Amino acid sequence: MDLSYDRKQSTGYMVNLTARLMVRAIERRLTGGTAGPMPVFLALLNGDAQPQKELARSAAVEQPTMANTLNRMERDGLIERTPDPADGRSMLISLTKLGRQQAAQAMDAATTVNALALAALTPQERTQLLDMLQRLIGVLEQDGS
Amino acid sequence: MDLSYDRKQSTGYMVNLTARLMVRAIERRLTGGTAGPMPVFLALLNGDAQPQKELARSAAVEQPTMANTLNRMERDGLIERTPDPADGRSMLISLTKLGRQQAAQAMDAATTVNALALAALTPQERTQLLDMLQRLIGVLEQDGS
DNA sequence: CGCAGATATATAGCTTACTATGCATTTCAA
DNA sequence: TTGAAATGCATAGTAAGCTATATATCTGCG
Repeated sequence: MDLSYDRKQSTGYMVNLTARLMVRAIERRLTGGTAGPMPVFLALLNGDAQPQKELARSAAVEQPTMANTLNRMERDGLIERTPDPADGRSMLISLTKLGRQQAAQAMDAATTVNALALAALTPQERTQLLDMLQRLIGVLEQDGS
Repeated sequence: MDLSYDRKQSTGYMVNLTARLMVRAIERRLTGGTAGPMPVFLALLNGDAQPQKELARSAAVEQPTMANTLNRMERDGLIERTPDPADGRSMLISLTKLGRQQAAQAMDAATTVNALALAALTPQERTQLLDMLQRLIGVLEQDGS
């Protein structure tokens, strides 16, 4: 009896493997960077400085996860933290010049990999896939709250 | 301009978020365990002892990742490592009694969460989703090799 | 005004993933 | 048969996710 059949029938296993492979495919296309900062890049590229809390919310990660990601990005010269004049508890995050350069490269890599992966699907299927994932996320978020 | 639209259109982001939510949903249903050992449970539940290499292959993780997972499982009394009589480099991995108990619980949790998530889809869509993920995995693995 | 509770961030500690590398054993070719 | 290459596992170090908890500031009520 071949158990590989069972794994391929498990949504959890398949979604997890797809996610890891996409991250690795993106990171292969980055020169020295990782995929972790990508949600931060996306949030800050077309706008003003944002507080950490908002970055965590838009990336859908917990606050300490975002704090650590921002620590690494600050260490690598990709972001700056400046105190929020309106709230002494809060720091406003903005991209440095180097950060904007890396962000552009990361967005290119993500676009390439998304296109690569989606080449395996018909245009109709691409829409369906996103729609189905949206619904899965909905019930899973409901379950968690 | 609302950037949340962009995130929801990104296959990478959506697949990644779905994967994290499924892991968390499973772990909420485990009493004191995590989801990391699940591929090992699946591989060892219905069969004989297997070498580490085979476990890494079936879980689709790198060898050091599996070695670390097995270290934690051994520490927690879930598996035993015995030398392979046929190959002095290799260790054969088998579940302990406690391991089989935890494996049963983990399989239950995974079944529950898979069913919960898939309740958001029609039966036809469930098949389509797995089929599409299979194809994404195919092109991504091709890209990586 | 002042204190209690809420809120924003930081830190500690764990898991699970990765790459790079080292060590021991096995295999194969000369 | 023996030495080089391949193979199986372990270890080191980093990233990115999580929970729990600490600290500092803000808000609002009495």
